[in-house]
Amino acid sequence: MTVSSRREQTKIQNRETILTAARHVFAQLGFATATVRDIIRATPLASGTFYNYFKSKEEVYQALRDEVALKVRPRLREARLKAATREEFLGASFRAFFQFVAEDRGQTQPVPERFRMDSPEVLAGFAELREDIAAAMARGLLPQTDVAALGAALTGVAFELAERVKAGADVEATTRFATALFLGGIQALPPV
Amino acid sequence: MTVSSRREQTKIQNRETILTAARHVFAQLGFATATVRDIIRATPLASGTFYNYFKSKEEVYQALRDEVALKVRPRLREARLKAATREEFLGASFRAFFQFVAEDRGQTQPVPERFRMDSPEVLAGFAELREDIAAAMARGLLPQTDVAALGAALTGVAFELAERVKAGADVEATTRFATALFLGGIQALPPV
Amino acid sequence: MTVSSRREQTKIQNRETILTAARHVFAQLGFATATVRDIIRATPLASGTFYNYFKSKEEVYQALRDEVALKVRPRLREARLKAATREEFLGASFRAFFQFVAEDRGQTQPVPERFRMDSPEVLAGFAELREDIAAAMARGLLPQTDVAALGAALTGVAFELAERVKAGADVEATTRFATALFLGGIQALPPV
Amino acid sequence: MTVSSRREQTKIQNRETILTAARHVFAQLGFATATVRDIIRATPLASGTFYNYFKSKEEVYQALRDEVALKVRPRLREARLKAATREEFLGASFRAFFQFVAEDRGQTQPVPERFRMDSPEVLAGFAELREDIAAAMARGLLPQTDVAALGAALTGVAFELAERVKAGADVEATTRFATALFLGGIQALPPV
DNA sequence: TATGAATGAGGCTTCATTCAT
DNA sequence: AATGAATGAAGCCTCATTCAT
Repeated sequence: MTVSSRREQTKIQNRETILTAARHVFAQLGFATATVRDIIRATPLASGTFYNYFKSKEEVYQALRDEVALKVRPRLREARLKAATREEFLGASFRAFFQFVAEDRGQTQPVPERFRMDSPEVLAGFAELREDIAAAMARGLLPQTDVAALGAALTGVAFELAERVKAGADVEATTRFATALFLGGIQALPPV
Repeated sequence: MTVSSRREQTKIQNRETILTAARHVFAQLGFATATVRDIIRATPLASGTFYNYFKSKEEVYQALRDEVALKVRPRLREARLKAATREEFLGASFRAFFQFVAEDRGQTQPVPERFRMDSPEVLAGFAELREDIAAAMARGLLPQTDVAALGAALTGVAFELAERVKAGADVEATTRFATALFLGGIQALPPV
Repeated sequence: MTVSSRREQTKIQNRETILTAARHVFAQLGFATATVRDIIRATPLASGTFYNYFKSKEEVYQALRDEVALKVRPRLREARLKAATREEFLGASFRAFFQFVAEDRGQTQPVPERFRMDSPEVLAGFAELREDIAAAMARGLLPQTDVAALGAALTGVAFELAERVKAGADVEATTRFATALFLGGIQALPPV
Repeated sequence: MTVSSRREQTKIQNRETILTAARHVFAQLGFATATVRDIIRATPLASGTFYNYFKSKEEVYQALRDEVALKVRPRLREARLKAATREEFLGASFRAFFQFVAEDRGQTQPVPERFRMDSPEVLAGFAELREDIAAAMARGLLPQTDVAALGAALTGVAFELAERVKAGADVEATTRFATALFLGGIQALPPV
């Protein structure tokens, strides 16, 4: 192992240390309230070191969002591409998303404020969704309609129900609910 | 006009001055970034005066949300109560909401960050929605299903499509889209 | 009763209201921490009204000290003037002082900080003590010694033992202790 | 001199700079009136730097008191422990105290307000006095009497006469005066 | 590269005081 | 004379960031 590769190791480790600390700090204080100092304090590193890795807390936040997006996006994409039926397209997508949220559950404990900052990586995820919708329409899996509006509707339902999943709702039941809604409207929703 | 009413006038005016300034500041900087000082600076008033009216920027924000909620809630409630059919229940609600958003359009210009702080007034609005859904189920207007989940789905779609309305989307088309989705699912969505 | 005398009444009452409030506030917060606002808040009066009576919290404090000094000084003076023996001179003085402190006990609850601001009235009290000491020396009641130093010693012992009286020590025992000390030194102090 | 010691130097120096500035500020304005800003302004340092060393003006004050107490306490203790006679016990103690005050003279110029904040270090000094008194009683050096009361009396006389020393009174004369008082009461006081 | 003390801008808030009513 | 909202100076303190070591 060369000297430089050891340095590389430390660098990667420090970066990870900061990100992990930030995850906890954001979870506890919320993004708005958290400060760079809070993150540094949650770290064994010196304040100056932080700035070798990130320029601001926004940058850290983006890195975290990107990390998340990079984890979910492939899952979602895969679910959507493999789908042979409309039900699969929707069901697998919702399931993948809610499952991810459930795994994360507890880590990011809910803060009174709901906040969403759309980093490029996240926006790319939304774009990807629209692409896949368009592709599915082309394949005849979805009816021809306003792609962006449909994307927005899916996103809205997904995020809002995700809050319920975070609060403990069952992944499968929530998936069934969302899928049924998009397949057949209110009428098709599972009776209580 | 009595002597005392002159003073009262000023007080009401100052409060309004602060709220208006805050509306602009929040719109431009986002809630997280904005500071009490920013609000004060956007005002001809002295710094101390701010604190005669509000204890913090959170309190101003709540006042703004409440103002909004107080304006929309009656409209939504009326729309839902007057509804004789399922289509009316959904359509009138969405229309009322999107119309309100369209009116507000330009005032609260969109910020990269999406932020939601749930003041009591706002939470009451959501509770009201769930009540009305339950009532509509009892009347047979809506099928028996998970009230909270349905409420969340409606809310999610409404807020997400509202972003599109803010960005210029047509109120009627958006209303038709959302209504069709809830009435018959994807299948029923209007073709492009 | 004429209109003007009614006004006079109110004025005296308001002044008293402020002084009483100040007494409580100083007792609870200590002089340094207390603010004019605190005093006003402890009053049914408006902030502007305060300034019709006092220019600052210092002025209120002085008024209180003076009130106190005006109550104790005559007692002390009388005790000292009536004294026929050295023992009486000392004993009656200490007793008068400790009794006064004991009466006040509980009202002015102790604050961590010990603070003494010498208003003219208080300083006059000290001067009076020195005068009386000089007179007593002339009368042969006290031996010829440094008047100011003796005054200081008496004052020091009186104030320091007063703290103990405030904390619950017995007035008579404390009086005996102080008197014995000045009459015969350590040797004469009461055995435990 | 190592690299790290240079930094250490600066830190010690800065701390001292702040303490010195505080000493002057407290002397000029009194503790109650002085503000953290006043102290900072009396310093070439930045405002934030102050807070790297002390959390509040109270903390600075304690540090000053402690510095003083740490300087006087050993002197006083030694004087009391070495005492072979009652006269030595008293005389040496008073002398040590008044000498210290005289050395300090001019630095801490007297303020109208007399203020005492009892830090742990100072309280420990008083406790030490009581211990030594008790020990001296055991040794037969002092008569058996109320230890705390005697301690208070000594303290009272010492502090009150110290004011006179600060104002220029002679250390030896003041020591003789105080010692004589405690040895034999008023009667034993030196004639003028 | 890592460190961590120094910096000073700038946030928050309270306060004493004024003054129109 | 009483009121109480408005004022803005000034206190407090934290923060992001720099930079010498």
